[in-house]
Amino acid sequence: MFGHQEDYLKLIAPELPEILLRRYRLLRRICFSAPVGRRTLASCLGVGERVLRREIGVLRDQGLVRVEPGGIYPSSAGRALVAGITPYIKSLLGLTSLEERLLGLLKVQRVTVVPGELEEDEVVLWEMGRAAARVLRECLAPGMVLAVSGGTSCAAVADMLPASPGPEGITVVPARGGLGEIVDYQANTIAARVADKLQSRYRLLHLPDSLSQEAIDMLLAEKRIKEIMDLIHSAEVLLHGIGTAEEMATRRGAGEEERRRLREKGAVGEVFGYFFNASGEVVERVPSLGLYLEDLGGRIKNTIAVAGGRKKAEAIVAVVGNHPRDLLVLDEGAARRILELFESREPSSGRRPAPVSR
Amino acid sequence: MFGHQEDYLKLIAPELPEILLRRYRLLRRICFSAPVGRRTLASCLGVGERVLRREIGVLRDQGLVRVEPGGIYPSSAGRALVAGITPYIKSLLGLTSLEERLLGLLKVQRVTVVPGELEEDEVVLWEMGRAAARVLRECLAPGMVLAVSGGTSCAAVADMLPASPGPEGITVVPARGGLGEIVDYQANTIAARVADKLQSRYRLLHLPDSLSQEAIDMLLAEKRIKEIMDLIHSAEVLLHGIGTAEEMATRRGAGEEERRRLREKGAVGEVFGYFFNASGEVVERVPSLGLYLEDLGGRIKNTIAVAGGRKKAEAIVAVVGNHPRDLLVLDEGAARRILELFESREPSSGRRPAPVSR
DNA sequence: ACCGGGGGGGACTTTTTTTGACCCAATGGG
DNA sequence: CCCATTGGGTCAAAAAAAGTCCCCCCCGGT
Repeated sequence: MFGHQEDYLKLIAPELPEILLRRYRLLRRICFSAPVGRRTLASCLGVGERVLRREIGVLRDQGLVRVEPGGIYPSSAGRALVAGITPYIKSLLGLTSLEERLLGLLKVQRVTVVPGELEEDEVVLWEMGRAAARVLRECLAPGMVLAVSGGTSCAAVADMLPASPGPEGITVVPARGGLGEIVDYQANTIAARVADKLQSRYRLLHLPDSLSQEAIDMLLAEKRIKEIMDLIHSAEVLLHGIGTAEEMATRRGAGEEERRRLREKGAVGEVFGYFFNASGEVVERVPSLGLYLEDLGGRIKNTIAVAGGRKKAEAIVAVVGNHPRDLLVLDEGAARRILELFESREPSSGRRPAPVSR
Repeated sequence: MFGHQEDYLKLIAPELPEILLRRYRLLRRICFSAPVGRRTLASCLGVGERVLRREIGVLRDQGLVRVEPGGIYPSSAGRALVAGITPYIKSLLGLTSLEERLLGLLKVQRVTVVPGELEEDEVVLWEMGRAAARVLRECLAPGMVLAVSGGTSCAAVADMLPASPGPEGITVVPARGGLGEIVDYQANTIAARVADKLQSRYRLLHLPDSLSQEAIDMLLAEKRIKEIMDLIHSAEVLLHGIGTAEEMATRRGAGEEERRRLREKGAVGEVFGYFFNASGEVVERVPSLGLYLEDLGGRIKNTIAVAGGRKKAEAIVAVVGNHPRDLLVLDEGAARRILELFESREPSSGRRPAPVSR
């Protein structure tokens, strides 16, 4: 009954989405990167300076932003608006119904689609992080162990997580050992930052991610390592990003030969060391210490997957789904692309579409 | 929680109400008086022909209207839209909160405010009629007697009442004998039309409205008259318009002397022969056959008052209110004016403001 | 059969708004 | 102290909107 209000609006005022979206994106951007200047904003949003000036004028007159020498700041009303109007924007863009369709297609517990396209607008990443952070907080209960993986998406979650105490006795651990990457995007770093925000304990796994089996066995014999491993395996909530197979292979420094093998096996998606083909089967595994896929069936109550960008669509479909424990947070671009994948393959809505070459 | 959505919209897109209202009024107009031409519409809505043309273009592109040689017709989607979006428009214009404030000020059971100003746009009358018709239908129960008065407002209710059977055994009667007016606006005529729409019985009172006491006594002795009178007195629902004292006095052909007396007594409102001062007291009564004010306290379950136009505001306040049985349907113009009356008199929100000279 | 009034659509000019491209003084961080 | 960046101002070009016609058509009454 109430979902039709937006349709009515779009019918009688078809220019509304354009106005609304433009202004919403602008205000959102201001909120995220204040103080910010006109020219910066204009180049970010891809509009002329003069146009932006008019828009800013409107927002200023409405008391949504303060314009000062030094830049443009959001007012408290502006911040409140951007938070409060998001569900509205979502339903106006059809994201609410998009969420429902994905819920049915992927058969997960919950889907959150964030407006925008991550590859075009970095703000979308933060917004995704904020959405995932909200979901994460809802999952936490006293005494739980939370495992987090690395990547920019998870880093964004840590960034956007409000700094207010979580439930009692939370312990945050990395899902796996560190990748040889920028420290900000390592699981360890993110675990620590999440724990900091939640004001909870954390334990780290200061180890390289990719190891030989002997090294692993040896390390497992260590008492301190064993302790942390037990902690990791007792995790009840898992927060992880999703990588495309190629990108992750490259990032791990895989050689040409290894990448060719992955391609031949049809790997499209990756989650903490596991490579999945389009049918959701594991085709390769980077040996390391940390959470194993098998553990997901056990204690894990919820896995929160965060990913965005059209190019991640296939990876997302490969990795997530068919698990009522899965909570998926993604951006509009990936969401629409996933829908395309399903539609182009099987109009009869079976899960697991084969990969589509782009 | 949800009432803030419109405020958000107005904040971030302050030009929205203008666009929306213009288009809503246009579409509503088309619905009510199709087929209709550009020029007619333009003069009605007070906009240039060219702008109207653009608006029509938008509505056409949205599939809300059909544009044919012969005029502009609403599509079924257009009709559905105009009906479905009305509550939205109301809350956007603040009419929903206006209704709540009037509810508190007048202490009636229910208030329905229709967007627009009756004196400027005749469509508002019809829309008011439609709203009142809906209220009326909700009041009816099997076997009830419904009394209706005369006037343009009640005539509009009869017009807009959908022609679908009402509850079983409804009987429609005029609240009073006929006024010496245009037949379309007489209580008898309206009673018959309402009954026709509801597919129910009706009984009429073919008598002049203003009579001497002897004549009344004589008529009451008549068996057939007595029957109808009993029926009228057993009415459980009453639908009536509200007149300003001056207008009604003039319409009844009162002389200068009589009108001066009414003025001196402070009469501002009129309902089927009773004149009320601003405090809601009866100051004059036109002797006639039909419903007496005293009857209202008895069997009457609901009285539906319909009135519109800024000039009716004082009359409405004088006549209606302080009765939990009262259902009020009015237009935006009258509603806002009533609020002004209360505010200008007693900020402490006591009922019954003294009359304000205009 | 035949007007004639009101219907939509097209075309043209005028006006207003929008937009792009500057420059300027001020401010704040390095 | 300096330089980069800020918001504000201005002005001309461009585009969009709006006002004003005229034309043709259809329908209905004569």
